[in-house]
Amino acid sequence: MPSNASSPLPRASNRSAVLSALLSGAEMDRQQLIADTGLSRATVFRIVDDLMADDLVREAGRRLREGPGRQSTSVGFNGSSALVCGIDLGGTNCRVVVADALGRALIRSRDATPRDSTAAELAAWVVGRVRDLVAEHGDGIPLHTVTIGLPGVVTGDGSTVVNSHNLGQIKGTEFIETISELLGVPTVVGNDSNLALVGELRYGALPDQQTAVLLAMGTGLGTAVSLDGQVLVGRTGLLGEFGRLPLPGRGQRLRDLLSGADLVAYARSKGVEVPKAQALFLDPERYGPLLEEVHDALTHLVTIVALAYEPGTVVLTGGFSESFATGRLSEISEQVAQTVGVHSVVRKSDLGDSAGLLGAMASSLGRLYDALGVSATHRAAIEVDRDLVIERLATCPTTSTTLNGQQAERSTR
Amino acid sequence: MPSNASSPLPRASNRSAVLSALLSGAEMDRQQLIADTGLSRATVFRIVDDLMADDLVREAGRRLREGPGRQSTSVGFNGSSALVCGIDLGGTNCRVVVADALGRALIRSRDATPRDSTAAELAAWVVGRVRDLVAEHGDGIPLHTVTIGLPGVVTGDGSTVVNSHNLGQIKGTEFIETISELLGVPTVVGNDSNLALVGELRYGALPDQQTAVLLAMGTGLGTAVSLDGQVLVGRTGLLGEFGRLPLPGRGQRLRDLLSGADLVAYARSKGVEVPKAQALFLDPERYGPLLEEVHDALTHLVTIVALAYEPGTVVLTGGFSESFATGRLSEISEQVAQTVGVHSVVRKSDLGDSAGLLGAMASSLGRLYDALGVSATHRAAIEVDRDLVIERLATCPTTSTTLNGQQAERSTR
DNA sequence: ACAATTCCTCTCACGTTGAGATTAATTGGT
DNA sequence: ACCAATTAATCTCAACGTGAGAGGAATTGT
Repeated sequence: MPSNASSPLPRASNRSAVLSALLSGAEMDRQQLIADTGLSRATVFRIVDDLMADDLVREAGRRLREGPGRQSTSVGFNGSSALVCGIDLGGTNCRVVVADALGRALIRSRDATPRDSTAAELAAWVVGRVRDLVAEHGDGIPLHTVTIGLPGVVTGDGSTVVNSHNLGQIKGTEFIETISELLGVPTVVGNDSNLALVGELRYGALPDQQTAVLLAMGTGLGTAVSLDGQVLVGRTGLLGEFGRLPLPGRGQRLRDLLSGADLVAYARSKGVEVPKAQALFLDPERYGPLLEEVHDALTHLVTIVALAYEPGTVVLTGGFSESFATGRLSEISEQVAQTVGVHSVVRKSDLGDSAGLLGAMASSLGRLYDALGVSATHRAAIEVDRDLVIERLATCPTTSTTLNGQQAERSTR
Repeated sequence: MPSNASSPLPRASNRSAVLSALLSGAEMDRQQLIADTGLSRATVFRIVDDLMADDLVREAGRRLREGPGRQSTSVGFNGSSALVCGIDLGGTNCRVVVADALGRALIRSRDATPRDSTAAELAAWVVGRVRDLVAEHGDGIPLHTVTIGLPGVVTGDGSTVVNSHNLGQIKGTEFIETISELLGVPTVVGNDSNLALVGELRYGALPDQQTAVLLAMGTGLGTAVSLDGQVLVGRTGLLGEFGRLPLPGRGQRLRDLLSGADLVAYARSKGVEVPKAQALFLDPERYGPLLEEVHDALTHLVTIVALAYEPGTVVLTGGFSESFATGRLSEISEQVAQTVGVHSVVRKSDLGDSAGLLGAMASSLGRLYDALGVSATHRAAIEVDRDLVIERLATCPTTSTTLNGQQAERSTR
């Protein structure tokens, strides 16, 4: 069944190896490349020449070395060869980041999502934001691809929105196709929780901890799973959505106790009136029994995901997650280990609400690298400077538009 | 980081492609191979020559073709180039199958497991059974590898038994290493449920339905999960062991209601005395409430695995599973679809208790093919004749020893 | 200025592949 | 029985990418 000639294959593989070493963003010696890739001198020189001819790699400064002999000239990947865009399209806010080919954020924006617009209007608005950002700081570099994270069920190929609670109008393929056509670049969507997990894996503190579960506890309850670095998507995007799980013998589902909106409703049904779910945590004396129910529900959820995936870490994100005491999370972890024998660390996210945006960007980068011919194996081996990426995102210029269309620009910090 | 030269690589890849086509067991034209692999004539002829020099491929009869011109000679993979062995070591019975390199069973055995033996004694006994079978029908063909499926928690690399309820003496690595050394061939162990799922995937009726969950409901409750054809193992082998999951608000775990041994105990705690779990199903009038609890527990379990993995099919195996009415299983499937939106077919196994044995054999075959240099991609593309494999297993000579060492041979059917 | 050292470029042999030419085998017609 | 036609198998050769080594270029220390 597989039908491919194989003579040009090795070349591609070696090129992929060299790119993989350079895409970390570090400038390095050709000698270093020879050592890293295990290829022969001639091959490395030839491939670097090819890459320079394509303007994907540029010579950098001389490498200072003590002792006699000719100095080597470093080469580095040309970050300005392409742009990628990541978008976190939430129910209330929409964040956009445009980064160079090395994942260094150039500019970002944060606006209120015009959630009452039609699909076409929303698409046009998103396109406008992306165009503005690219025009301002793009320096004429071509935009390569866009990834949009949004709350809702998304098919595995990222082409269709099956369902979205907060943004019902984008259901189907119209929204995505419109954006893709207007911008003229491939555009894919992804579930926001899944992309947040991608962000945590790539740029968060999950060091070589490639099997992890993310629980996004905000207005709703989102989940994402990664096994050996691969984020699972399932056929219809429902994989891991344990919020829908009914608690046996009761009328509730898991999310009724673990998402902001549903918990308020549940409290009311118990005769307890609170404006926000977080308020429950501020007065533990008064809401003790209810809080115990919430903790039990979280324990049960962690037990299930621990058995389902054996994750090294369970990461909590979302506004609702911040209410949990760190000590209580350790207790949950301990209890799960005792009950079912799986040891998973339960802790809060360290990327916070940037995880989704970074994940969308990382997803776009992945497709860019794929287009450059970097093999999946080599792509996984790219070591990024996490701190640098986060720092760049925090300090890059930020724009935002008010709802009546006026634009304000400010520089963060 | 990856350091490999790449000049001999394409050759290996092309060889892998040719092998992949031939390992289906079908004899075919070289012309057919050229069409299937997309390689050039010269390459295919050269590779087939190499394989014939290694005696991995042999010429078969002429290919009859109408019309003028020279007739082509078919070639076929030489099944007699190596033997593989699969073992299903259960708490009560031990089944062994020895098959040729094409997965065609040559001989098998079924004996009572000497479960009171020490690890060393049990290892020696297993070695004896394998040696007997190989000596009887092996024709001097070298045995390549052995896979042992057993009830218990096994590490992902198949080298260590972490825990085994029925066969506590084989904990650790001693049992496996002893067998490996005595036989002189690599030996790995696997969880019996996981291997049963491998069997169902490879030889059962899961047509291109590569995402599936297997629930082994016998004395205990075992589970196995495959995502896109890959059976998940997790770090410690606990992945998917939902039998350990406590039912919230109750004292039971899931397996207390879904495994034979535990259900009898649970019934007793409710004041109901039954000798076997199956007895409950024979008198639905009398045990109605208890049966409803069992069905609810199964529904809950299916709901969890549906959300956890989005399987196309949930396969039930084990003696306990046979008690469920097919109609009731459809209801469960329907109910899960309505509750959480995931459509998974729930049905009983069609391989029955042979799934584990076939899975162990398939696992051994996989390692043999790996040793032959077949790439993972090509290995997945091998199309086996499922019916033929099952037929061969059913009709091959079968031996069995009684407990006092006398040997009886009989031919099935 | 010269040697020593290191980086870079150039040349060439090797192995593998695919395309075409050539030979072998088979059929049908005269 | 012989010969064309046709198809399978083999042979020959150029192309390509690679690694190893030779030689040139750049830099430092004496």
